[in-house]
Amino acid sequence: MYQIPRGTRDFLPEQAARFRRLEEIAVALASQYGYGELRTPIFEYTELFARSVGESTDIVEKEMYTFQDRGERSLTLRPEGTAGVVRAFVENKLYNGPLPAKYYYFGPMFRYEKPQAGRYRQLWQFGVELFGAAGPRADVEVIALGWQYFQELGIKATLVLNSIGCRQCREEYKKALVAYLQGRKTCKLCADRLERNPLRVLDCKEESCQRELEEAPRISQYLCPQCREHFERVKSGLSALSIPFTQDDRLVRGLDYYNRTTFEYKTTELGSQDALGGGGRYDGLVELIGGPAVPAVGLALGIDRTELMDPPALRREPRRRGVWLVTMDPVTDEAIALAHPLRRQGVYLGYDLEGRSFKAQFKQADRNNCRWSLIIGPDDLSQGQAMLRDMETGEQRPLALENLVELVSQLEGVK
RNA sequence: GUGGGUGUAGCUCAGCUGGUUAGAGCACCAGAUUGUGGCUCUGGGGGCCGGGGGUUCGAAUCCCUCUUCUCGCACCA
Repeated sequence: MYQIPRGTRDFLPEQAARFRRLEEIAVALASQYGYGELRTPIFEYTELFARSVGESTDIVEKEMYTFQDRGERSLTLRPEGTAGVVRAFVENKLYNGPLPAKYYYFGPMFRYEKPQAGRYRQLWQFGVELFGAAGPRADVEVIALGWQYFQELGIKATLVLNSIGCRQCREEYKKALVAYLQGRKTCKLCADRLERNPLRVLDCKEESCQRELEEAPRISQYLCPQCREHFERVKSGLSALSIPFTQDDRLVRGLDYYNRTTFEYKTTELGSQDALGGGGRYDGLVELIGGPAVPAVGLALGIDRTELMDPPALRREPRRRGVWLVTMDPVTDEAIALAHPLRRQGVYLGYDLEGRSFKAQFKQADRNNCRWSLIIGPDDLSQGQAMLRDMETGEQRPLALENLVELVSQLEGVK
């Protein structure tokens, strides 16, 4: 028997509907904030992710689905959404349009990781990217959008905030960090990171490295005056909007392109998978990808985990709706022909396709949660009428065949 | 990256120390009710007991091995 690939899943109708709702709410919210949809390919040239996400990140080092196509180009299934959006922004020269420019996306991402609850190899993200605004108000707007999403869904999330500074102050910090870590025992990978990208040591998974880091210098102590000012204004901006947050100067996040503001939405309800979403500012990335120096800030929210939180906004009471046609040979085709026009009126109409007994047909009506059963059997036809049965009360009454479609389509609960 | 658990019907699981044709509940289909759902009763279909190898007269059960799914920790969405 064929099996679904590890870390992927089928969405059966009920869960697919929940996901669709999560997407609708996200799209409505993004539109309301002035973001337009930007769809990019599911795969890009590998080089794009290596450059933008960062060569020495976990994602690029060990989590990418990379393959060669028949033209021997190296392609990679997108592990995150920002790189593709930035590529499209640059390639389509969108920086020549009015700025700031705002885009959102919703779709699957791919990471080769060990699956567990709330962690998948094909995962869904909703993200927004805001280009061309360098000031802290842009950071605040993006953070507020994500915050509102969880609020609307009724999910309890907390916001964690940090600033990792700009290129200049990070250089200072790097030096201090390297000086501190030199001579201390780190894992093999971190010894290498220490040379290539010392900041990555901060979120090393090895316990020994984490222990060594407890006393390490903190980035917050090395922010330059401009970065410090920016950070302060982001914080006061959030406070002005009554968005609560905590500060955590260990929050560096797993991608290289961030600078200044980084943030994460967290939960305590999913165990180890506590990050519902996150983002930050990435001022140098557009330039790195070949565009002009356009500042940017964005976020990405994990939809799988959001759904796992069982958002109250998704809970709906099942209600009976629609009409089930009950009929019998030899008049089955005639009855279907009479009822079928209801579908053109937007009515939910169902009927048995296998010539089952009356009893079985009523059972199907019930199981399909129909509000009404419309009975058009040989006896009814010969009397020029149909019978209408209310599946909630069991009451039944005759209906004239002449204006059947009109009568039925005006009943309550048929759509 | 690391540590556990698990695999028997579509689903949830039972099957004690190896012993005939492998069971239950739910679900499905049918009948009781030859034109009436939700309740009840009766019957029915459906299993290479995850794969391979071994021990044995005999393996779902014991041993080895591969594998699947899943959960925790770390990190991330």
